[in-house]
Amino acid sequence: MMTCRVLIYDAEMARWEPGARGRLEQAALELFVEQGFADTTVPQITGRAGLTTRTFFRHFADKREVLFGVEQSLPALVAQLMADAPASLRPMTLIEQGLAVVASTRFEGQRDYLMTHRAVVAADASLRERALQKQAVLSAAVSQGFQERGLDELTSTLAAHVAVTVLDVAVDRWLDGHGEAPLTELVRDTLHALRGLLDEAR
Amino acid sequence: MMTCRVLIYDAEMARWEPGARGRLEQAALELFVEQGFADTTVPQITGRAGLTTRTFFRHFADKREVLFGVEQSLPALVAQLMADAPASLRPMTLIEQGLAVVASTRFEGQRDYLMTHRAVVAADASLRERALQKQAVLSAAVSQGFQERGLDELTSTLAAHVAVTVLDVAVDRWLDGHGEAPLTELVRDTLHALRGLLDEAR
DNA sequence: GTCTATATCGCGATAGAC
DNA sequence: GTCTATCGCGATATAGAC
Repeated sequence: MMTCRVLIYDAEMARWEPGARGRLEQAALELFVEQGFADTTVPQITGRAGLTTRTFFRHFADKREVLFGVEQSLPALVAQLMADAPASLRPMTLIEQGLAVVASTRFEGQRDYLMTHRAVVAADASLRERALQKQAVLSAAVSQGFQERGLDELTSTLAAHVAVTVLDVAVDRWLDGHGEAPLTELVRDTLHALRGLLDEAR
Repeated sequence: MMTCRVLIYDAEMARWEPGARGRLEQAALELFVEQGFADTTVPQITGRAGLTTRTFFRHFADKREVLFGVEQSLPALVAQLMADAPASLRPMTLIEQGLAVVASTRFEGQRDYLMTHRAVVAADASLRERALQKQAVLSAAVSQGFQERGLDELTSTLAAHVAVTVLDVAVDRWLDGHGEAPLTELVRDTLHALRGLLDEAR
């Protein structure tokens, strides 16, 4: 197996050069694209980032986590959004408005990165699993947000699933498309389709 | 770390006494309950089942899979159910009837086993992840089933998510309860709650 | 930062079913 | 004989302990 070792930073650099985490994330993503996730070892990643294996595992709990830094911050943002929203908003209205905010602040403008990310994740079963876990964490945050707004547990759980599913499906369609339709529009469409399905009238 | 090595089968037995897979599953579940998933090694499992480590990995792709034999067969059952159902059934009607069949044939009567299983899975992050993956596989099977019935991809995906989510939430409530309400009733309730949520009328 | 456990898997040999 | 399940050995990388 040939190893293409391109140091992002010079080996001479001070060990505590800032941005270790970012350098690891960048090196990892590059290597995963070049060789696939399974065929990339942590020493390869740290080699390219000019760090040690030990440092990698101090920043990330396991090899997969290096790909999910962004998803990590979503639950907190969502909790904030939900706590700040007027108490009078009905659940589905909150979901619609919340998804619009999340779509425009965290997704729009990131389409290229997200497509690369999605391709890498889709190519490896263990990464697909981790992505599902991130969704579940997000869903739990949304559910808790609803419960703190006074909703019962069952409705909160279901509303959270709806919100996360709609976002996920819409993002997928957004990345599949050619960039004509903005994500916020696809979110609205997806939510509308879900309502149509549940309405049973068809 | 003390090792309690209780052979289910005698070491003298012929090497391929039938039921190797089942013995591994049983030994693993027991050990996971006794010591937790992370603190149980594959050699401990195979020791108790009277087999070798290498054999374990020929039956199961990884240590987690030993817990998900049942979930494995659900997608095929669901695909069969969906293919056999009258073409005239509308999606939500099919979901309602399909969930009733699945609930009564694959869940009712298994409450004790499922509670043990759920406790073991809930106690370990990597097992929770794997459980989510099994849900995703089931969801994909449902989605494909709908597409083969002529539904468009978006609606199929959403319908599949609805079906799997409702089943999952209902099973969870069923296991949380004290066994008074049958699962099929909880499935109906959960579906009703989801409709109510989406209806927005509240 | 070093050391180590153990999950995972490739390979070749073998034992019994058919 | 072929086929498949098992065994035994060995190698590597992740991940946690010290």
